[in-house]
Amino acid sequence: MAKPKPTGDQTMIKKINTAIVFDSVLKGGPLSRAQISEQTGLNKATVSSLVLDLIDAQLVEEIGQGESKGGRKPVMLLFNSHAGYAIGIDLGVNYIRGVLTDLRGNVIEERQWSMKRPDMASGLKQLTECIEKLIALAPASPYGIVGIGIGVPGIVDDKGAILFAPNLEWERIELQKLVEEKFGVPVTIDNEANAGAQGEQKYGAGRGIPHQIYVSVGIGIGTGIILNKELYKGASGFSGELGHLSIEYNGKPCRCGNHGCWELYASENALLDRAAEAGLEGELDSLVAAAESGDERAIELFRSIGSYLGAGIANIVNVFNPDVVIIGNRISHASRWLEAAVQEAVDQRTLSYHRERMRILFAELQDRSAVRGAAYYAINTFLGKVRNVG
Amino acid sequence: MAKPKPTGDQTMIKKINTAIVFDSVLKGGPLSRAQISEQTGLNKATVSSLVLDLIDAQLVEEIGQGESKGGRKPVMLLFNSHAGYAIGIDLGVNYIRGVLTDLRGNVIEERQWSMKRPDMASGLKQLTECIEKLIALAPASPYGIVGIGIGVPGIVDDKGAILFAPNLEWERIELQKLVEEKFGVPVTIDNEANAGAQGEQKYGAGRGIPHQIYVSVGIGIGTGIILNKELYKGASGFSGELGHLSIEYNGKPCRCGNHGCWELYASENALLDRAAEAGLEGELDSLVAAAESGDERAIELFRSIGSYLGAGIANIVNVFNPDVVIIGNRISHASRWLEAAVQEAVDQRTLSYHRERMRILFAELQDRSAVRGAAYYAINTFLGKVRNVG
DNA sequence: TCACTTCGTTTAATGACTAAACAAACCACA
DNA sequence: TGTGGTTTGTTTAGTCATTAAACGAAGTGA
Repeated sequence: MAKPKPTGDQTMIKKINTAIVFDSVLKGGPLSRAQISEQTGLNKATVSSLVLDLIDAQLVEEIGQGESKGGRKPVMLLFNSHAGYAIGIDLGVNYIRGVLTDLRGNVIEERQWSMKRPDMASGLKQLTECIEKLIALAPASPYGIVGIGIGVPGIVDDKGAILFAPNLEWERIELQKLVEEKFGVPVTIDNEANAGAQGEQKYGAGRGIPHQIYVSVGIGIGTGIILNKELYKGASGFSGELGHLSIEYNGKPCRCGNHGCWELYASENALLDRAAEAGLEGELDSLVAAAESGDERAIELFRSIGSYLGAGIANIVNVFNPDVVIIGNRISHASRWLEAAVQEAVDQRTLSYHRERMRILFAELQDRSAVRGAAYYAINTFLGKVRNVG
Repeated sequence: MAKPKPTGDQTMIKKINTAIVFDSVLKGGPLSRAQISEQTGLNKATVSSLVLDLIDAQLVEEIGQGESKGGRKPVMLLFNSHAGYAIGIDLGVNYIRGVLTDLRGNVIEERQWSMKRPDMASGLKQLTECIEKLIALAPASPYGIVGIGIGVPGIVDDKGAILFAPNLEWERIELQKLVEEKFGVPVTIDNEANAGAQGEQKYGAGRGIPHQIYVSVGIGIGTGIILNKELYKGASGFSGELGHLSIEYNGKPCRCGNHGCWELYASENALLDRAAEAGLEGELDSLVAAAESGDERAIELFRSIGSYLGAGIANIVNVFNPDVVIIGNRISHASRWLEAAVQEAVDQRTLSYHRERMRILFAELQDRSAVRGAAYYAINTFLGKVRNVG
């Protein structure tokens, strides 16, 4: 971990160019050496040499000849997405969801377990067991399991320690270190909302969109902020507590100390509380069912929650001026009943400059945004290393 | 403006290393070649060669010998901050303030003019006259005037056109293009709050602090957001309309369409409105004077405004988790009467994780943050070019 | 079959960097 | 005053990644 100051030398050039070649194969599908040379501006000789290294590293494969364009047939190159496998975990309050993916993020296996008493000792034990099961499912490959990503319902510091997870009742636990020591591969821990944002950014509704805000509406409200295609984290390594953005100066007091926090008005909890007040019993899914069957009280309730949701989103839009806002997590099941009210509130409450560009979407991956995002962390860490060693 | 894709080659290495050497001289004060070699990790021979180029370009000077450390005396090198000069303009609603600075941002000359009728034609004429006067004050130098930066009270797009300046009544004017054509040097236009944020980041209270939010409290509230030492601009190139963050769900309607916008409660305008209601006549400065002389009503008024100011800042802190929040522009004259109330509101309303690190400051440059920041834009553009041509 | 393409490799040259040797300048102590 | 040991900055010789150009291999189409 020495950091001997990066200066420009030949090694650096090679790294840079290897990364360029690698990325163009990664994103540009099957390509010939000649095409890579054309696209990147690198000389044919250079490309040949770098491709050779990548083939030696088993990161790129020759998949046979392509169509001739009037001369010798090209040899097509493809990223070897089975050079290794990644594991993504969504650690919920009462469940663990896990996926095994290839290096493109395609899901190879998916499993879900319920978790009864999430006290730390037994929860941790169950977590490692789940990871072991997923590892056992991975096919043989040159790099094996390249990493593990875990999304947790709480605040995480930049060293992957859980600082505060109110609903899980885990606190001050160095999860990254523990799991890394257990499995001997790089582990990334992040907040569930950040993981979800990543998932949607890479594989879901936010694909390729630079500025994206992901709003995870579950028991509370969490947010993942992606600026310039990168997750934004604040000064101390965690931010995005937009659930505690106050929307009411003298509103309900919140355990965070503030008054009128957004999540007191627009979360799943808020929905259920208000449902109980209105004499509607049941969980989110039964309320959706009620709305489906034409229950006016349920429909009105969703509309009201949607308005509050929209008011908070309007604030976010005025602050960040994003390209899209993606509403995710369990609430996305009710998208049909929220959509209009959310859109209306946002339209009323945002500056026209912002409104013109911005779109509101619901999570494409539904409640799988976070697992997929978690797996992506692992993949990204691995590919980042590849790009720097090439 | 061709963009032939940047690949790694020898030219790139040289640029990178030249920039490294240049920056170390820029920031490290007088340095010898040997010291630069030590600090950067570059070979002594390389440093010598690159320094020669920089001396040829008149960007670096040999300023004579330094103290011996037991052997041959070193030749000290210094950034030639008089290789060129920059102009910064703060275009206010009823004034124009301008500075001429050297390449370190030191103010060489400062002028202020009042502006009567800020209609577009005459305002523009006066603006160019002011710039001409400042240019005339610049000493002879190798690069001459390297650029002009202008902060304006309105929304600016990424091409330097003013989209909307409600208080100035200028609209849809391509200011950057006009001024560039007139003077033939690079011109940067930005919002007054962004410029102020830059000014404080480089020369004021926020020196060297990565995540900084600058809150410009004047007629309205504007904000400049600096993340990772860089100004953040949203998707369409302008963001930071935090003045229109709503802090009251069903609050006063705002011309922006939203309800309960922060600036309706915490701006200079809000202060004056409330003062009038309370029977206190006069401007900001006379209210400050009243408070100084012990007028309870004035003191209480500042306290109330401070609370609202703090509530909005708390929201910002929960969102961005910055290292510092800097309160600037005219309101900083009243810092003494606002400070306690602001701090109290922030303490009450932020998550403890954020509060630990974060500090609230008042602008060190007072109402000069924006001019200085504007000049910095020009310097930065110039130095950026230098670093890339080296 | 022949002329013309296209693909990918080989070859020789360029240029930026580095380690090591070197010359110049200086200090300190006898 | 002289001499050994330092420090500074330049010179020299060598390494390595890229590139342009030449080239062989492989294919198309008339």
